[in-house]
Order: sequence, then C-alpha cells, then structure tokens
Amino acid sequence: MAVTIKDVARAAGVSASSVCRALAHPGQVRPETRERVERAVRELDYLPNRVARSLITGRTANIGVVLPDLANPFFPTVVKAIQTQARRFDYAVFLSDTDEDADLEVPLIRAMTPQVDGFLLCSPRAGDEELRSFAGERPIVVLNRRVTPFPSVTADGAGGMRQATAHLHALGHRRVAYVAGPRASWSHRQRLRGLRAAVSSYDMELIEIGSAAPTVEGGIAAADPVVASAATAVLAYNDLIAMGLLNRFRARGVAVPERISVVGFDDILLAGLVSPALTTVAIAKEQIGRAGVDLLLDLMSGRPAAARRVLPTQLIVRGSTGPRSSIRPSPSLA
Amino acid sequence: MAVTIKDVARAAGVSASSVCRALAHPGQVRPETRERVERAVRELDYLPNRVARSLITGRTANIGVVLPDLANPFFPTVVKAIQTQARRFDYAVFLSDTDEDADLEVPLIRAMTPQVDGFLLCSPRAGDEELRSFAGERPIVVLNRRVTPFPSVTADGAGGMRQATAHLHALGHRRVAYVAGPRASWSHRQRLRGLRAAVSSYDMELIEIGSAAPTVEGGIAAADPVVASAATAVLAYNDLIAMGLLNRFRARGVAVPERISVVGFDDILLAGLVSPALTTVAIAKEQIGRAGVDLLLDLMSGRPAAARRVLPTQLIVRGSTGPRSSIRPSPSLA
DNA sequence: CAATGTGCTGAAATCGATTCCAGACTGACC
DNA sequence: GGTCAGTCTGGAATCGATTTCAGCACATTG
Repeated sequence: MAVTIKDVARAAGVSASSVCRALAHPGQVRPETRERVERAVRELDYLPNRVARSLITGRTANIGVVLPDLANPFFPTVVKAIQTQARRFDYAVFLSDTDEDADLEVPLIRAMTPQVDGFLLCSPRAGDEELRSFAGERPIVVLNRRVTPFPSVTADGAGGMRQATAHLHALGHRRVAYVAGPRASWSHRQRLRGLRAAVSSYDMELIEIGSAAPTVEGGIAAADPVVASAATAVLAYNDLIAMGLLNRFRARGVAVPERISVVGFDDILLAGLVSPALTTVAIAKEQIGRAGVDLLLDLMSGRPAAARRVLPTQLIVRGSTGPRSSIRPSPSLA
Repeated sequence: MAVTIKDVARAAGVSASSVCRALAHPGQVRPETRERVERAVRELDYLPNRVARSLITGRTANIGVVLPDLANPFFPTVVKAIQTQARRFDYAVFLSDTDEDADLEVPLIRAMTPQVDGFLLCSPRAGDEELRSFAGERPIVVLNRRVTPFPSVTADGAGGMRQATAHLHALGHRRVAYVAGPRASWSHRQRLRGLRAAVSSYDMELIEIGSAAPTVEGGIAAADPVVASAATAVLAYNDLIAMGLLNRFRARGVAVPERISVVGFDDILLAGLVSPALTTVAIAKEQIGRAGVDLLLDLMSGRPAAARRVLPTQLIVRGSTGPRSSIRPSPSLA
C-alpha cells in the first residue's frame, strides 16, 4: 500500500494537518516541526497523492491533449514539445487520439474533464458549436485552428501557401494542382484560402483535387487525378500526402521535378530524406506546443490571455520542385 | 461548476446513495427510483467524477504509458495501438516521454502512480533493479524489453537479425557493419546478440560501430565510420539511423545498394518511401501495443498472466540492399 | 500581575463518489 | 392482527489531502 499523509504524521509524531502545512506552507510551522516532518517524509518516501489533493484544490496538475492522429508525424512532434514544456511547470499530460473521428472528440473531452485542469485541442475536427459548449467548463487552448472564444496558436498557413506559390511561379509553373486535406480541417480551409488568393494574384490556374485522407495512402490515391489534371506542379495539404504522391509518381514513371513539381506542408521529420527531398512549408511545431502550454498556463492561473498567436511559416526548398517543363508534358494531356 | 451527485440527488428527490446505486447497481433500487434518477441524470447531463470515485474504489480507469522518445516514429504507432485497445475497455491513457533520459523514468513513474491503475513501460532505459522496485506497487507490463518479474511483450529481434543476415549473405556480403543503438536499450543488446550469432554461423565478419543516438542524426554521424570500415553492407539498430546513413551516403556519393547495402529495423511508416526504399525488419508495432494492454488488463483484474509474449519479426526486402560489389570498393579501402 | 497579542498546533469540515449499516416499509403467512 | 422475511432507502463512514477555526502556550506590555 502507498504511504499516506497519516503514516507520515504518525512517524513524525504530529498531526496530518501539520504534515500538510510543513510541506505546502513551510513558513507556518516551527522549524523543528518542519524538520521532523521532512525526515519522516524522506524515511517513508512519501509522495502526496495528487488525486486526493485535486478534490480539494480543484487542481489536478494534468493537462489534456486531444489530437486526431498520432500516426501523422506532425503530432508527435507537437506533443513532445507540449510534454516538455508542461513538465517544466510540473504538469502531466493526458493524451487522447480520436483517429480522425470528429464524433469522438466531444465525449472524450467530457470524460477527461474531471482529471485535467485544461485542454490543448490539436487540430480538432468537431464543429465550432460543439467545441464552444465547453467554453464555461475548463480552460481550453486550440492549436492549429481558430474557434471563438478560445485562445489559439496557429501557423500562418496562408503565408506559407503564398511563399510556395511564389516559388512555383518563379519556376515558370502556371497550372498547379492542390490535393485537399480533410474537409473538417481548419488548417486545410485556411491553406486553401491562402492558396486561392496567391494563385489568382499571379494569374495562375488552380485545380483542386478532391479531399484526401491526410496520409500517405491519401496521397497515393490522389496521384493519378493529379497527373490527369495536366498540372505541372502540385501542392499537397501536408507532407504525408506529398510523400504518397512522390511514391505513386515514381511507380508510374512520372519524373519529379522534371515532369511535375511537388510541394508539401509541415516539414515533418523525414521530409528531407525522401528522394527527391521534399520541398515543403515548415511549421514551427515545437513552438506551437510550447506556446500552447504557455497560453493554457496563463488561462488556468486566471490571467486573461485571450490571445491568438500566429506563428510564421517558412518555405523549405529541396529537390522536389524545379523549373517547368524540363520535359514536355506527355502528349495525352491537353 | 460541474454537476455532482448531490445535484442529481436533489433533482431526483432521493439521496446521493440512491443515485449511486441506481447507476452502479440498478438491480438494488426500485424501478421507479431508477427512472427518476435516470431522468435527472439526463436532464443535468451528469457524469460521475472518476477522480473522486478512484479514491474509494482504488480504480482510476487510467493506464500510464512511459516511453523514451515520441519523436521516434516507432513509438507513436505503438501508443496509438495502446490508445485504441485501452479505449475499448474504457481506459484512458497517461503519457510520459522521458526524452531518452533514464534518470527521469523512476520519478515520472512514481508521480504517475496514484493516477493510474497500471503501467506500460515502452523500451524503458532505467536499470533492472530500479524498475524492480516498483514490483509491489502497480501492475506493470514492459514492452520491448524483459525485466523479471514483469510480463513483457517483445519482438523477436534476434530472429529479425538472423533473417537480415541470411539475406545479406545470400547477396554475397561477407563483411558487414552494425551501427549500435543506445547502450541502455535492451532491444539493441538483443539485436546485437542475434546478429553476432548469425554472422558467426555464416562465417562472416562483423564490424561494430560505436553507439549511435537512435535518430537520423545518429545515423548521419555513423555513416563515415561505416564507409571507412570497408563493409559492403550495414545493419542499423533502427530505421532512423538507417535513414541517416542513406542520407549521408548520398551526400558523399556512396551508392546504395551498389557500393553498400543498408538494412534498417522497425519498418516505420516512411521506410518504404525513401529512395532507395529501405530494406528493414518489420515489427508488429500495433500488436505490441495491443498485446501489452491485454496483458495489463489481465494483470489488473487479478488474473495471473505472468507471460512473456514474443512477436515474430519479418524481413522486408526493398531497394536498399543488393548484391555485393556491383561496383568495386573504392581503392583506398583494404 | 493581568491583559493583550502572536505563533503553532490539532480537530473538524471539505471535496465527490461509494459502501456499509440500520431502519422503514411492504407483503405473506399463521 | 401480529410476526417475520425481504426489499429498498437514507445516514454515516470512508478514501487522502487541504484548509478553516478554535485553542493553547508563551512573550510582551502597561
């Protein structure tokens, strides 16, 4: 059985109240008492039970993290940053993966509520209204999405798309395709908006290819429509889709970047290691996690912090993009 | 404020005890009482506070997961499987990333103890003795390592190395290098043992290259010593190291697989997408997570289950391995 | 020397849910 | 109609830690 405050009290010859005070408010007890308690704590290897404490103080020292898919390398990086920053302030992390199922989000959040002091919702898929229903309950910070009235941390997706479009335009591309991400994804909508604006400002043509699962498989499935579209460059909602495209292009003998240029988004760990290395828009994933924790801590300690942090994105040019038509498009295409 | 059992009791016109009974032991209350309670529960949207419950029942319905590095794609896959299986039995997951710091493991486990019913330790780095000190406390299942007296789920690393070695031998390789993983890693030691045995049974030569961090950077750093060793094939502790090798080899113009064959371990998500695609030993990562949860559930419900599950591994041959010396080793090498 | 104040301490209440126990009520049976 | 068994309910205790409150001991001051 675990050591409780009573065991310490008995060992130190004082009451439980004094043990508690000695640990939580050392100034309120006599030095001698404090020493006896400290000795007993050391001897018994006592660690206060956070669960019991949380019933009184209402503070669990846990934060809940909800995200759509841990298999997408984007999220582990964010979670790791969250972990690291949370630990610095003595918070532990409760994790829930919804497997891209929007309907699972609300019940999961509800179930976690009593065990956490606040939530970091990473790229939540549930509707705005559903999320808003939690507004009164616990502090919530939303990552990679904006939902009034919650503070949020997002990346400048539109800016990233602008950079990518400028890059492709400079390489001579005039007809580009976009492989869309999940419709429920705010990031997707934001990126698409930015892309449309950039494309039209350059007077380029944009072909939007269905909604793909944000996975390698989604990219593989989208590859053939992309080729059929006769675009000379393709932007993917994220790196996994882009890698799926690369994979299918290679299998079909569609040369990258000679026949078609490919741009990803996120700059996940292995984006630079595929071949050709993936040109992509980098997001400061660690910063998102860190900033999210910071905002949440502000919120939980009552500071206002109704902020919206937008982090810059940065185009990383690698081998998967090149000048248009080093090779002529295949004749079968208009 | 959240709805408590008292609110429900008041709304239903019964005592808190009856509310509790109506929900937990429906047979013990009159049907009419049960209905009134159920109606009140629905109207108030009441959800029992798991934290408070756990103080009495000693059951938190949480399981703790501790792992060394979420940035290694191997672990998110395992964690996702754990999540999925845990949710099926109504358990939530507490996650802790130790950042490969063995000294962090013990305090983290201790801190989590009161909030979880049991632990899944993934590839723990702490010493056997330290881990054993938790033997009395909470049920523990160890993944990717064996520590008496805990049940464990491991992959057959030695078998995987045997398959990989046979593959390389069949391709004509006689002098192979191994890029070691973290010394504290049980998997590393197990794989090395299997590799040594296999290599000597084939009468091949083995060059062991220092201990590398199990990351892309670790692989990049190990690449030059590998080239200098004049081995015609290299096995890496894991896929990340292997990818680092591929990356550095390409940068140096060392052709893969012509000049040197590369074999990874784990078969992480993107192993098949790099170029050349990585030959690697696949581990049933999802099965490890699932089996771990199953074992832990057995343990937590008092069933004995002092089992050691060993899952098979499977060599996946891709483009990074080929016949020896399609190109002669460079003359600078013996 | 009494009155007032200060510093510490322990008992008791609290958090929310659960469980044990005693008592109330119903129905059956003699 | 009275007794007994059985069913159901509410009150109280419990889990472990925290906090409030009252009281004790000692010191200071008039």
